Amino acid sequence: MASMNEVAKRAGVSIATVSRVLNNSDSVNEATRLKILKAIKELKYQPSRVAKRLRSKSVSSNLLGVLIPDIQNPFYVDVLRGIEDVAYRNNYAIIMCNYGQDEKKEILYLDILQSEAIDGLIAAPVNENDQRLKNIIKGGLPVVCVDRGLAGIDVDIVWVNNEEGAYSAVSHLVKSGYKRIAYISGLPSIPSSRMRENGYRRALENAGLMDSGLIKYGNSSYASGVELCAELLDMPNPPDAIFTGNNLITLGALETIHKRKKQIPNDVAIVGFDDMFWASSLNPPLTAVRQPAYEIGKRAGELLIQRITDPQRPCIQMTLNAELMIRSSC
Amino acid sequence: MASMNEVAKRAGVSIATVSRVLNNSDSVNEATRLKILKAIKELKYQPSRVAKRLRSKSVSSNLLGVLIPDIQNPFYVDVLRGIEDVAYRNNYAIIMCNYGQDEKKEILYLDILQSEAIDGLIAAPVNENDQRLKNIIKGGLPVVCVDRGLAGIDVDIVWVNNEEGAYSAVSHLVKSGYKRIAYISGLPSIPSSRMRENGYRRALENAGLMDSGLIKYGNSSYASGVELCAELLDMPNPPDAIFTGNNLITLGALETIHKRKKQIPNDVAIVGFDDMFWASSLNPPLTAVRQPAYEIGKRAGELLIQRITDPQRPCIQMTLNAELMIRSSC
DNA sequence: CTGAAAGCGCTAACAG
DNA sequence: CTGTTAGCGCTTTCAG
Repeated sequence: MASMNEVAKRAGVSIATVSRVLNNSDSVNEATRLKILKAIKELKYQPSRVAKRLRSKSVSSNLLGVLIPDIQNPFYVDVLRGIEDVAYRNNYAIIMCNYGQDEKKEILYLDILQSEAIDGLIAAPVNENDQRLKNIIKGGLPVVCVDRGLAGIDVDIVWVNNEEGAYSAVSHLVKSGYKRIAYISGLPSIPSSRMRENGYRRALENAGLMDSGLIKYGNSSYASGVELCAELLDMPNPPDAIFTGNNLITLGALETIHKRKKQIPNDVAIVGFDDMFWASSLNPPLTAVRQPAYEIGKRAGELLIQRITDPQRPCIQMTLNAELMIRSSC
Repeated sequence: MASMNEVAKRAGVSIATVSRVLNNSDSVNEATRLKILKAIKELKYQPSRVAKRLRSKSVSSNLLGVLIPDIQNPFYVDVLRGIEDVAYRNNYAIIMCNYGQDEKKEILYLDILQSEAIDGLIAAPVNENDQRLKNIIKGGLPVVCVDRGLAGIDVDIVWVNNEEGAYSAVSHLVKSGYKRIAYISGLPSIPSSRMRENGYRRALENAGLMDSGLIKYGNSSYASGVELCAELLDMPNPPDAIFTGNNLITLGALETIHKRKKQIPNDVAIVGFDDMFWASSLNPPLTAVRQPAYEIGKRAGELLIQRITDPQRPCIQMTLNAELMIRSSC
């Protein structure tokens, strides 16, 4: 890998001039410019992003960090795609950190990310009190949160209206005549789990159908969906419908329901939070609350790049709408 | 962010000594060691991975590149999880590049990755003649390929026996009595697409059932699954079974079949390459060839770290077994 | 318009 | 056992 020095030598100029044409910062004599360009081509010179990053925190080093809880969740995959598209268009690379809901891992990754001198970070923190992340924000790193906010600190956020989404889903269940509607929650420490529970409660209270015994708390995973759905079906007086708190829980619950040969929606109806692009190929086609995941990622990416450019811009919280996709599981 | 200099100053030693305790390279007097450790703690010092990387290509900078064609494909997500687990355990961070089957994007990402001075790369190249990647390997960067190999160059590879996997799937179809078995292929430029086609052909030729008119070539995407399946069903003499070339194609084909209210497997049977953890919740539960994707990623990660440690180690090609998961779609 | 030189944070000889 | 010093490849004053 040729360095700037070699280019300079070959072109018979100083490295400063090479740097200038590379960043077309100052004006350079056209003839020398051409000479340099020629040398660059001949040497197949590629600038080192590392040296650039080390040299100047002031200039953009073109590296973004993404910190997400669960890469296996299709929702985050779509968010990631959105971020990645924006990053690519702006010549940013992405360091992707998947902490698997594990706080220790999150901390390590946050350290690494800082240590890599990233320009900005898009994160879905473990919980809203994430002290590490708050400190990083206070330290001046541009950060935008997705899907999950942070308490007591001003930060850009992109998420959906979780409560409304849940409310519309559960209301749909109520309107369809279901009486014993259960909720399989994700990790209660995640704000969105609680927001969704609020929507669920509001819908049921309005209908006079609320029964706290029908709420199960899990850890947002496929396994917890499998397990908690089984607990629900094992009740002496099982629910006639289930509202599942996320993607993975839905898939897990489906697994259990099918294993027991229960009919959906006749034996038990189901509506899930989070749509999947193949939801209409599930058995039966799944009614679900669709979060515009790709859009969330895209917006977050745009906000982050804006903030990198202009750190003074006031924080904004962007709430996108979740939409109920009615298919045939309830 | 405190630097080594500040730590040295605070501890009243030289930066060299700080570096020594940090890397416990040379022996350091216990008392000074403690002083330094104290200073590090007080200053919340974090070493800069960037400076380290710039300084010495000889020492590990703890950054791995991952270059994959399609993050939306659950197969690659699982591969990524496997890589990530190994990386995490070895204190490596990952730069994730998703080129979306777009060769231009792949080239840009390859440039960026080199420019970031990564220690090693795990890649699933666009095609087996990927010149850019070959040059990088020749340049001495440790690389291991997953899922797709590279022609005419010695490189570590981890993949499955695609031909055998396809053969077993199609043979199962034959044994079940299907006569007109179609294949929706992914991008023919991808070696695995062709290997799978070979398995398909071999199974059908053995049974005297081969009909080239029943092969459709697409681009490995969900959309191509939707579209090519429709073409197949629109034929005057449509197939009674379909073998789909990957995950996304399967999901797309399912979409089309359901939209047309065809019954699976009565109207048309389907068996897919690539299993998904929720495959038993599909309508109907999908029979599929399961690639051990997580395992592939894990092995690739291990091989890469080995190679970084010992660049002289002879290349190895690791072929894992694909397994037919029989459920009820055929 | 161009070059010299300082320095980003760190490692690795080389002396002492 | 510890300090000095020379860079890694680049940007950025400051002079010419």
